[in-house]
Amino acid sequence: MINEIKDIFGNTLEDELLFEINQVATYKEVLAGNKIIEIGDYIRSMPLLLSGAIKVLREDNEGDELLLYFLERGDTCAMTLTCCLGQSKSKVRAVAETDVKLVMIPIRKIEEWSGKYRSWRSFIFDSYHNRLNEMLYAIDNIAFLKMDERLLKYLEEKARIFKDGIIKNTHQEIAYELHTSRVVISRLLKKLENLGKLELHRNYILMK
DNA sequence: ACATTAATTGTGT
DNA sequence: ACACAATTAATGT
Repeated sequence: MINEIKDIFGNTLEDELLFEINQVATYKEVLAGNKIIEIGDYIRSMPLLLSGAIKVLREDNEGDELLLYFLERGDTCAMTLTCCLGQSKSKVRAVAETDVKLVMIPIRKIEEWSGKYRSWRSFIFDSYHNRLNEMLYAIDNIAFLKMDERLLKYLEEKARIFKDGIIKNTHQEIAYELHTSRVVISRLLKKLENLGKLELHRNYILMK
């Protein structure tokens, strides 16, 4: 495990800290589609993402979902960080988008290492910074972009995550994540296909 | 191989 | 948004 951690965090975190991570962290694999954190869960440990992608969703009071952002290799969940300060329940849901490998770090270590390692402090700080920016980006998308632009961005992001450019979702699933109806997605996808940006198939979309 | 059924996608109002 | 048509995949015989 230490090698995998080193590959990803070796540049940012010092060896001594990597060693400590290796001591206390537990390794975990999650298969695509499985929940990692549910809304209302208490958070006991902080995930570091080694590979794969996690989508982070918000849910409104009627139970409808909205995609906030994706986490990728080297990322951590900012929700956990806020929970570390004033401990509370998670306000988001995290679902494995692809098969995911991660290590879980006990929450109490976050603070301990903050005092001990300069590199850890800046890692936490950067994570916060990045996540806040992602949130603003998500808000901008929702508030200022039309659905067709949101869809295109969503598809581009997914295409990046699945390197082969094949997006294995039904229109209904996409509609859920973008918080709209299936018909709207179908129509917009058709438009994008006519523009030559993608190919539609049953149960998957091929990006070009 | 064919028929039946269910799920997904397309389209008009 | 709704209803329905068309298409495709899955399953059984």
